[in-house]
Amino acid sequence: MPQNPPPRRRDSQATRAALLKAAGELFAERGYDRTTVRDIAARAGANQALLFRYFGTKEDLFNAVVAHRGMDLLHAGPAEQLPHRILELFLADAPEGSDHPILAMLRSAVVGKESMELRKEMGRAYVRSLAELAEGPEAELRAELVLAWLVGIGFCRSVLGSDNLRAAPADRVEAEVRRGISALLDLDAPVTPS
Amino acid sequence: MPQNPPPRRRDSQATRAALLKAAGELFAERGYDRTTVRDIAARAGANQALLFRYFGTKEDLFNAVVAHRGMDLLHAGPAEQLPHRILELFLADAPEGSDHPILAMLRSAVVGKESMELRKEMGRAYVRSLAELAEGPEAELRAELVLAWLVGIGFCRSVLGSDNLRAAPADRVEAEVRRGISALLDLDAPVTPS
DNA sequence: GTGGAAAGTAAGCGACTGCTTACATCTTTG
DNA sequence: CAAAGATGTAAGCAGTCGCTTACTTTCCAC
Repeated sequence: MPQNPPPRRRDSQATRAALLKAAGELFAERGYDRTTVRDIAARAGANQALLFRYFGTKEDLFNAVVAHRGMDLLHAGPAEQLPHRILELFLADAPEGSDHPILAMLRSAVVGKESMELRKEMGRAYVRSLAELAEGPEAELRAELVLAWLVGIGFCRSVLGSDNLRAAPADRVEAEVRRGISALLDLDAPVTPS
Repeated sequence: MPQNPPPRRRDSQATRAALLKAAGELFAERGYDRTTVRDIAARAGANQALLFRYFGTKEDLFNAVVAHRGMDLLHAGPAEQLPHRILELFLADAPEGSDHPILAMLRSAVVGKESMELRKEMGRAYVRSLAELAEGPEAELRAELVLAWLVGIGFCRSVLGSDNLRAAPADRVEAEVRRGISALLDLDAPVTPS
């Protein structure tokens, strides 16, 4: 079996990863505009110039962050649990997953053409997955409304700091949301709580 | 009847209003961080320094914009039509109302303590109004979920640029949303479309 | 008219931004 | 070992930002 090479003192892959991680955290905490390349490099323990050598541009780095982990949640389980996974991310008290690119996107209105396309692509992927749960000719529209709801919950809680959403237990919120989603997706299913 | 005073050449009130209007438009279009005090002054046809003389700080100006017109929608009609009014604002194709501070807030994650408090205050007012439509002990939580939904729709459509939400006719979207809201608010009312 | 406050202006300060350059140091390979 | 590429670093450039200052112009009460 191929022996692992001795640990490199200089490890471009490791610094690349560190930059990617630091960028993900900071973008999610502060949004794109309020995050500085100097901050990212400092948190990653790397030199500023390397950020540009490896990623080209601040916006390219943002796109790399989004592309790298943006589809995590989508493919982390079956489609019917996707709303649950999204809510779990948004309603978590602990900072686990607080660096998720979805949160970064909620806080960042990046304007570049490429970022815009990447963002729309991600949205389409999520909608396509959610649409599997819906029936009828307007399945995609309904799926998009579900996604909008989840996004709105994340935005109100994380960015606006809504009190009720922070105080209520996560499963209580989820039960309510499930009622609404059922009413939206299953056209004639009975609306039963929990 | 009191004759209007002859049009003043130098009108501090008028320039104040012009600055407020230009700021509202630009904040709503680009968000807080991507809006420059130079841009605001230019669009208002006023000098930069006046902005600081009249409003003190860029963030103070933002707060003034929000406080000035933030409660418009809330008090523009009865509470039971509030969801309709919000959706009307978010789903409008024309740029009418595109300078509304609600849109500005969706695009701006202003960090200052005062802005945060103002934003939360507005959120509470809207939730209080929506909670009148709900029943049961969890009325406020449900109201907040309704608000989150509307906010999410505005965010996905205006900031993320979701395709389905842009393509679908406004009344179609509204009918779907009304179904979900009914399921959320009226605990045992039958779920009837439109 | 005239003095003085109000309204408007031009210029620039200092700090910060994204990004580049020129250079030092390590690691691998022939 | 030596050349060469990969990796890391320090310094700074050019532009922009929010905000201030020193000044001129207009307006109104007397």
